[in-house]
Amino acid sequence: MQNNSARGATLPAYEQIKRYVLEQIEKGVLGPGDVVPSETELVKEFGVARMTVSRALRELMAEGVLNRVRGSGTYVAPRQYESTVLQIRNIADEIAARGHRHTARVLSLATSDDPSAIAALELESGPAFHSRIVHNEEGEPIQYEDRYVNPQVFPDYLAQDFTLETPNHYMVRLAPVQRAEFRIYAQKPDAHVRQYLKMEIGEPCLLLIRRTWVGRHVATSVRLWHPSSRFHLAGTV
Amino acid sequence: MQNNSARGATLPAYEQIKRYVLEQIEKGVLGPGDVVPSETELVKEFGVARMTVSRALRELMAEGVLNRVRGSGTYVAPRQYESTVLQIRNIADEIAARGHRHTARVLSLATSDDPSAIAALELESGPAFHSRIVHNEEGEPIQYEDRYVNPQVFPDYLAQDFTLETPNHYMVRLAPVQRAEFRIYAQKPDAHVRQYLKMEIGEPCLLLIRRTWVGRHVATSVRLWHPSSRFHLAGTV
DNA sequence: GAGTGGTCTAGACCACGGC
DNA sequence: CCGTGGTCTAGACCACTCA
Repeated sequence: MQNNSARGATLPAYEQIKRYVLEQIEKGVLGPGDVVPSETELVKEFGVARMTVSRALRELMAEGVLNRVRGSGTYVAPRQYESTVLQIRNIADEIAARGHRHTARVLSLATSDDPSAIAALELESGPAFHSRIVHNEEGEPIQYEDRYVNPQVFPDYLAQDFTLETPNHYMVRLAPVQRAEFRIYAQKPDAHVRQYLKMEIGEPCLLLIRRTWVGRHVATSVRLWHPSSRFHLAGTV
Repeated sequence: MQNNSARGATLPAYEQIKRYVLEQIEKGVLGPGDVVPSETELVKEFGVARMTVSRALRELMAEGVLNRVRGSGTYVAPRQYESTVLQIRNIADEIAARGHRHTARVLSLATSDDPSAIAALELESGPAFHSRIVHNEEGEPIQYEDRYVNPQVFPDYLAQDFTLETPNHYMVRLAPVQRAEFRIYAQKPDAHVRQYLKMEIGEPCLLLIRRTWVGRHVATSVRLWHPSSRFHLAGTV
């Protein structure tokens, strides 16, 4: 294993091994059910003690990324689609945490004079910024994001490339979210959303509506539609 | 540390140390913010290697039970207050908070040998207790509660009258919930649930699945079905 | 500077799976 | 039987906190 260099903190060896395995999964070198190199093999490959490899793989199992069977081997866990409600969430990070690839398709990015949106943002006058983005996990759509943004809080919103960074990540990076309000519904999607999410007719959506505050201003108001067959919310308290 | 005895599997040392610390918290010997004995002290007390103690405490930190600060010490994490999503736990209180009248109809209250329920409760053998209750707000059904209960934790569960007190209220009254895990789905109800909730065909349900822990035991595992037209989850963060 | 946690090593014994 | 993961030891060096 590489030693720590002069300056610039190096990650712990077990963390590097975790990332290595996650990378293999992200790249598609390892898929669900595939055998992950054994502890002995990783010990040789990384030149570390077995305890170190063991910790890396054990933590990945605790995170649901791997399954380990004594006497048999270590395997990539089947895909699980789930998400936590309580955190202010970034869908891209969640997908990455599962070792999957996130892609986004920007349907629109423009100003909007929708009065209900301007009211939701508690603006005195319009326009508001508006974006519609479909987020994919491994190419499969799992979120339709319909977002209104307060121009006073994020004046450069329209100039961003949201295929590279999610709106959520962009906003959290610029301004700390102080408060959020959410509602969760089970709802049938309209034809527009249903098509973009590639859903069967009759399949319900899990709809998460959220407003977040930065200081005294409503920073953003968003409707997140998720196909029920491929997505659920989860968490612990 | 005790060695493994002749027969009857003994828990790993790190697991015993975890349980020891959890017991101290359950008994109230250790409260939020209190200093947990240092690794060195636990090494002496249990007669194990420091790595073993380290693993026990690290895992408890990952589970949110402890906070560890390098150079300072290990502390009991502050009490995690029930989130909005968990707060629905008592449907009767929610209804009362809206100034409405709550009524309940007990469909069944009995033992059950359902293997998946026994597994969800992490019981070694059955039976489990099982109840099915419909909750009404102003006479309209808004929740179908399908609940399995651990008899070891609530031995008198079957003797209760759940038209007077909700199962949740009963259980919280007897034992403090320490941890909960939940999942939220949008799902089409089966015919049985749909009829009891008086729903239109095609209308989706908001389904909340939750397991709660009392001490080390899974106390209850519940599926809560809500008609999307009359119910949603909400909260602030 | 003493004490804390974070990481790591190079061994070890064991239980289990599959051949 | 061999290879797998699960656990454990008895050291070690380090970064950090706090008095």
